[in-house]
Amino acid sequence: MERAQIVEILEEIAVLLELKGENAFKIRAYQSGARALESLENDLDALIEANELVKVSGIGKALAEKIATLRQTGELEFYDKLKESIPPGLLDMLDIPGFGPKKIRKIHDELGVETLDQLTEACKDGRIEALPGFGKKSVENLLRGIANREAYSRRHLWWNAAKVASPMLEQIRALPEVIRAEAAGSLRRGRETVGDLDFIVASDQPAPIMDWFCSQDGIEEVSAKGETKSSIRMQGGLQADLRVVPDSRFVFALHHFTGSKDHNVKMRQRALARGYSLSEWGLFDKDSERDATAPQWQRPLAVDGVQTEADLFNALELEWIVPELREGLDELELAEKGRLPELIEETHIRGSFHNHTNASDGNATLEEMAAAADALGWEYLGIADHSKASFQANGLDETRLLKQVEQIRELNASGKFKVHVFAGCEVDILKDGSLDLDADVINQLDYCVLSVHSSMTGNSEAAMTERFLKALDAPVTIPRMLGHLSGRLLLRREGYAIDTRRVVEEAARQQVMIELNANPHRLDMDWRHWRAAAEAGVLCVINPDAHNTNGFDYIRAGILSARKGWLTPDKVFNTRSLAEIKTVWNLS
DNA sequence: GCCGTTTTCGGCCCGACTGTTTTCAGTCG
Repeated sequence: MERAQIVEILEEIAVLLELKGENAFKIRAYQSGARALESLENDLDALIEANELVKVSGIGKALAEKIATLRQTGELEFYDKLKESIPPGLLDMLDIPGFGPKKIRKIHDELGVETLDQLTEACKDGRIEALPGFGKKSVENLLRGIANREAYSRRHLWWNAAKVASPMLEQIRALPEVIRAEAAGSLRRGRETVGDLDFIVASDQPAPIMDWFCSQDGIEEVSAKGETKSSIRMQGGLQADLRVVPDSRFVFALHHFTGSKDHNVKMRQRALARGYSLSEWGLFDKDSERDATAPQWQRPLAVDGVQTEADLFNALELEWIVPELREGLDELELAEKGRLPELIEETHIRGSFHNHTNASDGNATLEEMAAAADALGWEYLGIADHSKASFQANGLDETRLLKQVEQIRELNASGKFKVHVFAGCEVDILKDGSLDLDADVINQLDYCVLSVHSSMTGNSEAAMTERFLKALDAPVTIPRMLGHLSGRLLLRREGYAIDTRRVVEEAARQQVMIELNANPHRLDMDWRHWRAAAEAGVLCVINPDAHNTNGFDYIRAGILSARKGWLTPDKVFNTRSLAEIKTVWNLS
């Protein structure tokens, strides 16, 4: 069984155990075990073989056995039995905000409610309201939650969430009572999808800020409004949380709500080991008495002068860890040694290689794309329109492609634009692993991007992997890049099953670059694979896959993913100057 | 179920807000 599937099963076990009312720490163990497996950088089969899975932090004897069984047999009796014991409708109920495992169990045990329909029924006929611990409000919230369950539980592309968050943050900062404000959460960490928005604000006058926040245009519902925290639900289902704290506590709150959960747990453990206790309200002496009647922000801090997150990390003898790296991997260990990488930044990018024109399915001309690249100050622009097999995308056959190459050469010679245009093509990898253009045609280009656009479903992992390996065996002599390796479309379509490790190894061996497709729907190859890939010697190329001149903006999303993948500028090809590239590509 | 510079048991990060209570459980992050 695929590793990603095993991760899903472990996560599902955690949910099922919750519904069973199991020990909360046992549930957490399954959740953190799932994350440990997900971010594992070694070869899973080798670890199982050597009995070394238990050495992975977060995976103990019981989980190691279950993971090995799933990997080798694809089945797990423990999981099957657990699943059988819980009506599937109860899992759906977890998507209802404010309705958790304990309440679900209660209505199940007391009323025999097993499905969302039965739950609606029980709300309407008064049986829920009659239960102890439930009331009128509960029923209202339940009915609204059921009606909007899908929209409320949906995650959102980072790109779309950022588009909502940026103007909101600007408006918050413009409020007179606000000293400073930041967006936190998975948005700040640059995750590919975002569950909700988190804003952290420093101010001594929270009330007017809360009032403004909860009365903005486009709000569907105010789900919480308190002294330090408010939550709103916006049209479309996106939730936004606002937290207002005194300026002296701002960085603690910002750090805490930036997360991730795993990173925070490690930070707190580190604090405890140094005699401190860390929370969103500050860094305190572990043994200091907490006056339960006084607000948290009045509790004296253990360390003075913590004004920035860097100060907070320093107080725990760590160098500053950028938000993108706070995923609870080994960032603390490296920060302790001062060995965190200098990550790539947007300003390092000098061009890109996977872009379309209206010759295939783009909607800007070659010249319009070149002009837009010029305006960005890029030194080079690679055009890689679709090849003929991508019929639906008006892919180019040999004749049209070679004509486009000529056009590009002429454009460069004309000196009309400052940007140098490289002639490429996004060549289809066909079902049998062959390329849909002859190698002697491809070899007339400056470079090519090899991508899968067809027969994506119904193939085994082995077959898909072979398909890529065979494509790499074609007698192509020009520089190559593998395009959007998994074929995933975030929140819409899973990537196909593929042995990424093997493809990465082969790409490294043949010096083939792998693309980080920066389209916010793709962000493919996934950031979780980049650290190992770069260590294996694979060069990354961050490509916007632009289909119009606005598409170049996607680079921003790609940079974030690259940073999450620990990539430094030297590991990313399109940080190089035009002169360097011409040299390594033997172009005059 | 995991983990260990107080190790094989007994901890496990910590606090805000809501709704239904009259002191707190449940949920969420």
